[in-house]
Amino acid sequence: MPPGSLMQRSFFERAPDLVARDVLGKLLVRRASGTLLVGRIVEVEAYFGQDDPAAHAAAGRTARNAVLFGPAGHAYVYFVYGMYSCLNISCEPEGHAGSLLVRALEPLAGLPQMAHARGLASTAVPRLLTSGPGRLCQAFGLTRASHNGIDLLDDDSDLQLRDDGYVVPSLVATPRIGISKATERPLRYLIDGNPCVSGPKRLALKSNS
DNA sequence: GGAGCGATGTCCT
DNA sequence: GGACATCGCTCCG
Repeated sequence: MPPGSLMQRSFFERAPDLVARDVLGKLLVRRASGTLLVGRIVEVEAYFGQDDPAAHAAAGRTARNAVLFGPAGHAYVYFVYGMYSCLNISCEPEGHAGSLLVRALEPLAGLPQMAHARGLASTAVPRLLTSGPGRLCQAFGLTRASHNGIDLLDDDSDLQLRDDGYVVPSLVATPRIGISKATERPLRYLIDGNPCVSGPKRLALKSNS
């Protein structure tokens, strides 16, 4: 049985920076071939639509980014740098293109399977499994072909967002990572002090939860 | 522990 | 043809 309860669509039908703050601490759950993979979201970035030059939706709707313009709570998985997948969660009502890039998870269940998927020994430290957008997709076996466009808020889905009631003690906001445009706004959110976040953990504007 | 860099596919101009 | 929401390896201090 997957932990917690399935999240509500209305939670994601809001501005991405607001959803990003609130989605920290929630669970990403994958049920595949008898195994259960669970990770807690510890780091996300918010992306807007046309007014955000760094967003995939900045230039309008294309075949690639169509999911971003669809209903909230769906997975936008894309392939980048010829090697890695990245997972986004669509936000805002249908027709509006906000999203969250899931940058890091704290692995909670299925660690041996994640290690295997990452090509690591089953004794590898948990932080190496899912700390980074490419890493977590590899650990969970997510690709554009298999998961782009699926509903993360459906009981029958292979991949789901769930809430187990965990309360985030303290969160931090920093500039977004790995982009060259619109780098000034603090739209990267992370759980303060969590060892599984990727990249810099400080340099922060502290925020209250 | 930090900077530099190569690998590699897909999309859009 | 160039850019790209990355990662892991090298080299240097």
